[in-house]
Amino acid sequence: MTRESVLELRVKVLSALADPTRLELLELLTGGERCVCEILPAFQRSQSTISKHLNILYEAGILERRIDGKRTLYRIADPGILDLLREVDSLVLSHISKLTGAEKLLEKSIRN
Amino acid sequence: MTRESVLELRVKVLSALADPTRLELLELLTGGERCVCEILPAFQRSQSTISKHLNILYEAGILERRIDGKRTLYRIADPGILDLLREVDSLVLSHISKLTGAEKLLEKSIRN
DNA sequence: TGGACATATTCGTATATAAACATATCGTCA
DNA sequence: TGACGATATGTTTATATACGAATATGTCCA
Repeated sequence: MTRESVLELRVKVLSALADPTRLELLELLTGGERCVCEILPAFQRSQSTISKHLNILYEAGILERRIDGKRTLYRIADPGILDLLREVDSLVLSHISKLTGAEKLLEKSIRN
Repeated sequence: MTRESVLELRVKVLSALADPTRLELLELLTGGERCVCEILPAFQRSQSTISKHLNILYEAGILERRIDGKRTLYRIADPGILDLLREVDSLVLSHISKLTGAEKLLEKSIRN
C-alpha cells in the first residue's frame, strides 16, 4: 500500500516542523491561504529557499496547495497541526519554567 | 533570562523528536522509568549512540533523569509529550487516508 | 507568438547530524 | 585503593540539509 512506514511518516512530519523558517511559514498561514508572492516579502530568504521550505511542508502533508493562474496558493492542511504546535509551546513553556525555577533555587542557595 | 528564544526551543523540541531511534526510545519509556542498562538491549545500536540520543531528549526537556548508584534512570518529563505524539499520529493517519483516497479515485478513473 | 511574471527545480557548497570506536568519569565493592 | 560495571564524552567519517544563484516550467497578455 503505502511505501513509507508509519514511523518514517512520523519522522517526516516532525522533521518538516523542526525548522525555524518553516515554523514561521506556518504562523503566517495561520491567517489563511496565501500565495507565494504574498509570503516572500515577509521573509529575508531567497525565492528558491522559500519555495523549497513550502514544498517540504507540502510533502509532509502539513500544507495543501492549489494553483490559480500563475499563482500557487498554500494553506494549512489540517487544523490539528495548530493543536500540535500548541502542545509544543506548552512543553517549551513548562520546560522553561522548570529551568528558571531551578535558577531561583540556585540563586537562593548562593545568597544564603 | 533564558538564552534561547522560544522559537529556538520549539525547534529544539521538534528536532529532538524527529528521529526514528528517539521516537522508539520514547515508546519504550511510555512503560515508565528505565535505566540505560535496560534500554540498551532493546536497540541494535552502540551504547554511545543510545546515550547520545537520550541526552538529546534530555537537553530538549523531553526526558528527565536521575542517578541511582551506578545506574542512570530516564523517564518522560511531561505526559503532554504523549499527547503531542498522538497528534502527530493522527496527522499522519489522516494524511495517509487522503493519499489512499486519491489512489482509489485514480484507479477508478483509469478503469473507466 | 513573444515576453513578462510566478513558481519550481537543479547545482554547488557549507554546515549539521548520526554512527561507531575509543576513552574518560563515576560509583561500588573486594 | 584498585579493578570492574555503568554511563557519558571526544573523535572521525559518512550522509543529510539549508542556502542562494542560475535555470527551467508554466501562465497570461499585448
